Order: sequence, then C-alpha cells, then structure tokens
Amino acid sequence: MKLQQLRYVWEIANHDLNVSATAESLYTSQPGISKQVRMLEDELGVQIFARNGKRLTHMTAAGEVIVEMARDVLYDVENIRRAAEEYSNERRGNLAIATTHTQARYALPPVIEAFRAEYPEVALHMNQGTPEQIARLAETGEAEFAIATEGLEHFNNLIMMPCYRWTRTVVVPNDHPLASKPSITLQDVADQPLVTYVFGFTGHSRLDEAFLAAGYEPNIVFTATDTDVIKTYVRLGLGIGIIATMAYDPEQDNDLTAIDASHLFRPSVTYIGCRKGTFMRRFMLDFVSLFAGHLTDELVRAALATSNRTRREALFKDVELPVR
Amino acid sequence: MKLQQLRYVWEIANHDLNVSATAESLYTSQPGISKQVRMLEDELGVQIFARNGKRLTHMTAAGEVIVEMARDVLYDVENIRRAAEEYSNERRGNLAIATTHTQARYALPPVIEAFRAEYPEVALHMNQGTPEQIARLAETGEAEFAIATEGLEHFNNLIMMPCYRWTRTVVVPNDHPLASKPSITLQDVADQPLVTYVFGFTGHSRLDEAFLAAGYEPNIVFTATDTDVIKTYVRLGLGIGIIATMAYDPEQDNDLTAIDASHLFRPSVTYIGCRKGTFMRRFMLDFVSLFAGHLTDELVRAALATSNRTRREALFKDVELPVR
DNA sequence: CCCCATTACGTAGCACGTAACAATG
DNA sequence: CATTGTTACGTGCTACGTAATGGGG
Repeated sequence: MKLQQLRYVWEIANHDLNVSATAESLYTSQPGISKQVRMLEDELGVQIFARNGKRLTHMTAAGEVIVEMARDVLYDVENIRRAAEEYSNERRGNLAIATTHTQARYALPPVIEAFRAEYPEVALHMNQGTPEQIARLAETGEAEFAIATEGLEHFNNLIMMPCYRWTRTVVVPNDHPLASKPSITLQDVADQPLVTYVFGFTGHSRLDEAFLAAGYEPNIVFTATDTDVIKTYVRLGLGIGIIATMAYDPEQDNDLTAIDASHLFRPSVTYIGCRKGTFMRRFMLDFVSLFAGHLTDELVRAALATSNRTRREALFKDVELPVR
Repeated sequence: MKLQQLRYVWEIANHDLNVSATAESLYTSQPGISKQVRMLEDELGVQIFARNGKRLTHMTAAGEVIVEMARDVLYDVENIRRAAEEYSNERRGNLAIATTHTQARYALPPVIEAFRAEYPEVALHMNQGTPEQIARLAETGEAEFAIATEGLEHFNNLIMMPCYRWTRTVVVPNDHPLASKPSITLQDVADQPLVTYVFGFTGHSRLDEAFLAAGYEPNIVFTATDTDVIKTYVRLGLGIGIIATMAYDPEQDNDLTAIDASHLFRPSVTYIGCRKGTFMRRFMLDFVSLFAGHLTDELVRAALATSNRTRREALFKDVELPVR
C-alpha cells in the first residue's frame, strides 16, 4: 500500500469517478492512476470501484469505507507536514482563509494587519466565496479557516467556534424620510423596498425570521453578497439598505444615514471553523485569538478535542461574545 | 513522504532509538532504514532524532509529535487492510487475543468453541501474559483484544468494556477442618496460610482490600498466576486456596472442597479491550458478544466512538453484568 | 576495540509516461 | 465517433542490500 495509491483513490472519488479528469487535476497520466488503483485493489483483495465494462460506475461498499479511511490517512499526513513546518520554523508558513465578502472587507482587515505585523513571514491567502464554497474549502484543507455567519452548520467535519455577535443597521440616503425619524420600527422597514444580502449570506435568514414572526411581507427589491454593492444601490434610491452595523463607515458613508436596527432583528453570530483533527500551528492559534480574543489556546484545543457537536457547543455556553 | 518512512520512524522510536535492532526486527538492512529516515527528515525540513556523533540519542520535540502522528497513520493503514479483508471475505481472517491464564483456561473455552463453530475460517491466536504484556499487545495491535481483570486501566489507548463480574471461592482439601464448616468468615481465612494469585493478577487486589479493611494481616505463603498451580499446592497442604469461583470444577476437583467466599471479597470485573480506533470486523463484534452477551454491536460501536473515558464508562453504567 | 550510524555503490524493481487498444453510449 | 479505461512497453528513478568508512564510549 502506498500513500499515492490512497491519494489516487481519494481523488477519483472526488472527481465523479472520472479517472481522466483526476489524472489531469493531479498533473499525471491516466494509465498511471488506473494501474495504481488496480494494484491497490489487488493488494487489498477487494474492488474499490465497480466497473461497467471500462467505465467506473460507482463505488463498492468496501470502497466507501476504504475511501473514508484513505482520507483519514491523507489528512494525518498533511498534519505531519504541517507539524514539521511548525518545528522547522514556527514563524513561517501558509495560512489560507476562506470567508465571505463582509468578513473580508469589514471584520478581518485589522486582524490581518495585526497578524502580518506579528508574522511577516506567513503567507496569507484569502479565498472569497459562498458559505458552501467556504465550507468546502475548509473541509478539503484548501483553507485552514472558514469564517462566516451562515451555512457552515451542516458540515460535521468542521469545528465551528463563535467569534462575535453583530447587529444590523438600516442605511438610507440622507434625504430619505426615515433619516429624520428618531427611531425605527419593523413596520417602517417592511413598508419600504429593501436592499440587503443574498439568501444564505451574512445572516439573511434573521431578516426573514423577524418579518415572518411579525406577519409582514417584506419587499426585497435587490440582494447582493457584498455590502458595497448594497450601499451603491441604496444611493441610487432603489430602496433602503439593511446591512451589518460594522459595515457602515461614518466617514466614507456620510452621504448615507445609519439607523440602528439592532432591536428589530436577532443578532447574528459569526463563526470561525477549521477541519476536525487539524494540527494547530502556533500562528494559527494566534490568528484565532486575534480575531476573537475569548478563543484562547485552551478553548480552541478543547473544541478540537471534542468530537461531539453539542458537547462542543457547550464549551462556548458561558463565553461572553463581543458585539459589533 | 512514504508509508515505510513513517513505519521506520515509528519502529525506531519503539526500539530505544537503536536503528540496527530496528532493522533486524523488520528483516531489512540498517543502512536502508538510516537512509529513509534521513530522507524523511530532509523532506520535512526537521530533525526527528537528535544525533550525538553517529548515535541517535533522543527524539526532538518535533520528532515526538511526528512519531505520534506517524502512528496514527500506520494504524489507519492497518484498519484499511482489515476493512478490505472484511469485505473480501467476511468469514475469513485473523483474531489474536491476549489474555491471562485464568481467562484462557476457564472463561474462554466455551466462547472459543462457539466462535470456531461459527467462523471456522478465522485463525485464532491466543497470547498469554501478564496484564502489562496483554495491554501492550493490544496497544501495538499485535492482538485485537485484551481480556483481563486487572492492570488495563492505565492504558488510555485501550477501550475497555466490562464483561462479567466474578466472585471467589475458597478451596481446601476434603479433610481440612474448614471443609466441614457450613459457612466461612474472613477471620477463618485470615487464620490460615493462603495460596492465591500473584499481585496484579486476577483480582488479587480485592483480597488485599478486604483484609486491610478488616484489619487482618493475611499469611500468603504462595502465589501463582495460574489456578491449576494454586490447586496443586492446596492439594499438597501448603495452605487454603482462594480462587475464582469459575475455576473450581466439581468433577475434576472432587478431592477439593469449595467454600463460597463471595460475601468476603468484593466481586471483580473482567474486561475486554481493544485499541482505540480499531476497525471492527463482523466476526470481532460477534466474538465480543459471544463472550459478553450484553455487549451488542451498538454498544461496542458507541464505546469505540467515545473518546472520553469517564463518558465511556457511563455507557456501561446501567448494564447488568452476569455473575460467575 | 566494539558497537553503531553513515557513506558509497550496484542492482532489481517499480512508478510513470507514451502509445496502442477496447469498450461503451 | 467520441470518450474513457486498460494493456503494452520502455525508461529513469529509487529503495534496498552489500561493503566500506567513521565516530563514540
């Protein structure tokens, strides 16, 4: 049994059982992979892939189990590499972060800045995408961390840790009728055309929740994944914006009026997650606590060591999350 | 990185950092291992073993971590093999059991018999030793199961599951004064020279516990790991025997009188254990439930999936153990 | 001087690439 | 006929064994 054979099998399983595509993605030849898979199957005495004629049609029951285990091996191997890197030079390395636009644009800059000052030799990679893409990147190890507010809860292989709680702000052009009101109600909001985040992004579901509970039918005229885009369309008069409070910049956005809406919608929580079993380098732990001060080394380690999700969540029960 | 490199590193760590001895035990050449270790260290960019001149003196901090991880990989690889074997022929395979004489001689025979009838193609290997040896065999994977009453509790990598509770019997020659007494007291026992199990074996500590609590100083004249040896010396008049109740055979031992002593000493519990993360083959699960009917597939799987020991013990809290 | 790890070197095996072939839809 | 996996075959790399070298206790 060779590590490459395990890698090949794992990759084929992740390329819809298409060996040619797998070969291409691994920059190697297709017959080479075919051969190695065969040899592994021979050695193990069991088919991993079922073949119809010459095509791989599906995975056998044994294959399912073996591929899972192969993944475990490959992840462990990756952890060995990472551990070795840590000991060879604990200040150098790579850190890939998968996150949404809102985090990358508003929450992360000061963190990244502080991190870069502390670890100038760590190469940072920022990967932006939908919550699903983010989760996938973290799951496959292409990114060490996933940071998002929604959509990560269904991935059992990710260890999610709460970072901060955030509220919403309504933004309107300065000459908008709502701009002069001292305070705002859900009714006020529901009466206006709305511009906000796309469903599945940045706590959109909390809006639905609030409107539904109050029996309002909101008129959402435009959604975006990106707060800057939302503001742009608010400026154009398309409607009023509902954005994360932290995304309002009093200086840059002085043509918009911010109206606190924290009482209208339940606050959302932003999480940072990494794959279960990840070897945590020193700088990774430091990054986490730069981002969320309450996530101490011990707490992170405890979370990583707790396989049961509800028990893991209990670890964070008494943590006071900052509000932004 | 190659699997063999990981294996070499792991084996060296388990051979007191003696590469020559490691090579011998793996039936390969010493320079070959040396070279591969070097190459792994080069690839990882970190020393695993610290060298003084040409000798490996100790492991580096990185080495400690890497060797641990290498072990994880090797165990996973072993599990892949086992899983493949399971699917290629679920009725054939190997089953190695490490246990003490008492279990092998008195508790296991009917289990083995039933197991052999069910799985004639599974090769059984019985490995007898001290509790420490047993635990080690299970930990290294040389045996799938460890079965013993004592001494396994300190091994964190073993998943221990309770099988049955057993009591003690005093055996005396038929013409011994105690043989005619209707019932026996701790005082009676403490007054006699005793022949029983060696310390650390088969529940010896429960004897100490009872005598200590009552303030008696027992006169132990002879200890053995082996009930047959104990009986032999009881027959010779060396003293009275204290043995596991199941070890008294009314027919074969009709020259000895058995006196129930279950009220004198706290019952002991015999456990079956396997290494954490072991892939459980069908026949392994069946073996466990043949030995201890209450250990159902689900319960065993739950125990294997529970990493925390106290939580694991809670799984068995409500189980009614048979008494023998 | 013995023990043990490293270096040197030759060889056999094997992983991988190219090219031809076969099977499926 | 296009796509895809398998077979055939050649080659370069490398793991491993033997033998020689060197360093400590």
